[in-house]
Amino acid sequence: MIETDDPELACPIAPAVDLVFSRWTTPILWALHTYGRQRFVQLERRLSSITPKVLTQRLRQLERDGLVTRTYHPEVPPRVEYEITPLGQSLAPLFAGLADWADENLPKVHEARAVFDAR
Amino acid sequence: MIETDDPELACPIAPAVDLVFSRWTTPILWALHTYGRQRFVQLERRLSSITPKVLTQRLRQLERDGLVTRTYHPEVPPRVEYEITPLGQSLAPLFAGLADWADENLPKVHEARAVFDAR
DNA sequence: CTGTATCCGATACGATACTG
DNA sequence: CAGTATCGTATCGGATACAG
Repeated sequence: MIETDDPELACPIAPAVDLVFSRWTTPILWALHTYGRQRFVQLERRLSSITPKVLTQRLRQLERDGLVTRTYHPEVPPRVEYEITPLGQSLAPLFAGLADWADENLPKVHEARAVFDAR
Repeated sequence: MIETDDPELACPIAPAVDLVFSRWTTPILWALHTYGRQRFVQLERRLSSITPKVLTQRLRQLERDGLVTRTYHPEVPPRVEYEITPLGQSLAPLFAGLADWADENLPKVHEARAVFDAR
């Protein structure tokens, strides 16, 4: 039995989880991965329930983390395009694996909930 | 180009993300997966920064979702043991994949942050 | 169009104390 | 030991309005 004094960080995937699965990041990355390079307003419409403030916050974070690039075109009106990076693309197999897991196991989760709630 | 009116849910992994990567779930599942069946107080000590209230909340949620079982032994003092279910175990390959991704790519993320912050 | 600024409410978390 | 109850707080996200 391994013992540790820093148990929370003893979960080796915690940093990656914080990075990849913080709120709005998967829908944004999914949109960029699926529909390709697109403008701010396109993302805003696709993620219909997001506000511009939050979308900006998340895009900045993703840009800082190297998962997304931001390209500014100094025109009138201004045009900004966001695109997923190779580093962001490298998450695709993970997302696919998660989608497969969900296809196979989400029904079991709902079944478990029904059983649990029936008490 | 596919178009949809429900863009947030157009991210097919969103439900699974909510289920698996909500706060504290990965450290708890990791502890149960790594160290096996254990008591409430053992989990509490391993996740040193968690409070009993939150630990209870998360364990109930995991139990309801079928990822964890709770076994109550009516003794004095009472003894309760938690164990990961086969459904919970089915997440192991996903977690391993995430760990591999982190090993290879977290350094790149930190590098990207350093570059970004240097402006 | 692409954001920023402000305010606000909900939620979630932690601290603490207490019970069976 | 295994929780529950209560309280205070902090953070985050949404709504709205506005600017370059």
